[in-house]
Amino acid sequence: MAQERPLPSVVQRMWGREPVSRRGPRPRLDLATITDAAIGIADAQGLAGVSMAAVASRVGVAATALYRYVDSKEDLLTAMADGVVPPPPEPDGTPWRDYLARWTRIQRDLLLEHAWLLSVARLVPPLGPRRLLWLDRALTALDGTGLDPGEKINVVTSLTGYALTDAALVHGLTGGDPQMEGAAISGAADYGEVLAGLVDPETYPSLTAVMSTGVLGGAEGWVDDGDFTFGLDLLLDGVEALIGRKG
Amino acid sequence: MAQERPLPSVVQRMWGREPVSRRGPRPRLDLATITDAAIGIADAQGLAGVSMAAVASRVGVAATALYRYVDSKEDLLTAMADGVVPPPPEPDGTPWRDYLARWTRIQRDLLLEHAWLLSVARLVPPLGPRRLLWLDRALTALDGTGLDPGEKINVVTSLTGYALTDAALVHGLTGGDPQMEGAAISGAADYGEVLAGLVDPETYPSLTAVMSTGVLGGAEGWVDDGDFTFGLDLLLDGVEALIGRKG
DNA sequence: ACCTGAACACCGTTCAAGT
DNA sequence: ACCTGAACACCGTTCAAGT
Repeated sequence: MAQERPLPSVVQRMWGREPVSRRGPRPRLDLATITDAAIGIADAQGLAGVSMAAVASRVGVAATALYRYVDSKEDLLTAMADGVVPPPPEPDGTPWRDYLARWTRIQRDLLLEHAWLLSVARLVPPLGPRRLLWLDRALTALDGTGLDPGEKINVVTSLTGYALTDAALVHGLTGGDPQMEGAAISGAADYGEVLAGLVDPETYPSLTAVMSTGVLGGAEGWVDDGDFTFGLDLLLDGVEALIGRKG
Repeated sequence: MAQERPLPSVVQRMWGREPVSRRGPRPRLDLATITDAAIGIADAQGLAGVSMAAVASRVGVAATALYRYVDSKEDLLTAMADGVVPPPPEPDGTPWRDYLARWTRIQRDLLLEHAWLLSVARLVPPLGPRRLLWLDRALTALDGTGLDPGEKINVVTSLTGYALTDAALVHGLTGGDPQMEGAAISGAADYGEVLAGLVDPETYPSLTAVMSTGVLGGAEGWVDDGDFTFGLDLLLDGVEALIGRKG
């Protein structure tokens, strides 16, 4: 029924299971070295700078040598997406709401710091050791809430998604320039002004009404930190209501 | 202060503002024709099949002729992301919660039908006529709830994000095979089994506990429709609580 | 003004050959 | 077993030349 597409071998290597080689010369590289080099390039020049040749030259081998460690460039991107992730904060008995708010915010900030992540398709489901550690700690924070396992998973998934969407939105509005966060859309005009030049009031009545209030404008608009907190609280209120129903 | 990066000219064209040309031969194409051809290829072969040459050959011109209509391939992707979107359902006085639930579900289904959308970076903020129509109707549905404009925008943003995350997750778990939705992860083993082979219980205690309940398994797991509804209700409960506080 | 065709500077990936 | 170097089949984009 299910087609036989085995897990990419890069996943095994992400878990430190490099194959034991008895014959031949010792490997000069490992996956982590390659991944770190690729991440460095992506941080500096974006995903467009990450060619197999560029990564290879950074670690001092020929481009084709990388294929001893990853089956394809897509696998390299998968490994990068796990490799950028730092260890999660430890719950240590923090109230679930405080912990998950912090957990979500750090994830969003990470996405903005490494905006190329927003263009990596295979972020979900998590398969690498670092992303799964984040999942584990979020589940830990929900211990004692009375939620069943399926509910916990759904809560965590929703929060991950919120971090991702918010980061994508902020990135889109600021043009990816970190200096501009909280300011205007890239270019001379801000988002509200741009829309005003495009939208006609009869076809887009509600949007026109909202635009006229200025909330889509620059610094006071969609992008600032208050909006992140607002949407996050919306979600956490939903979770709290669910927990209340259980108790 | 803000760098002068004007709106891409493709945005103007997405709004039907093709330049009026007085001299020279009449254009043989327009942006919509090109966009539709590109969408057809993406639906059939994925984003990898969408090369400028392939799109051009489908509409019967040389690859380089496309640059009369888009400044770059990235602009073409932007136009595609608006072009696939159908008109939204009309609110027509539907209760806000019913309307937004339907609105979010249709968006998620669209993302799964055209999974290549998940790899198009510039989905947000919406700038095209079709995506902005969806935004407008969601705002309309929230009329009479007492929410202020900023709150409405935040609610709608959160719902868009939820649709996107859920679609990305389902796509990731099913390997993009639409037949497999609700079934197992691509490959022989399902997600739960895969994790069981990777994770050690001491480093990932809560994940191990959740895994042992089987909720991460195939059909009953993360992917089925009940989970989508569950997370959506979580969000809508938060919105309802907010509206209640206002009333 | 629109489109073509040649050309440029790249890509990711394969494969046989060296060690 | 690991790495190299040549080679293959592409890319997106430019630019001068045609109409």
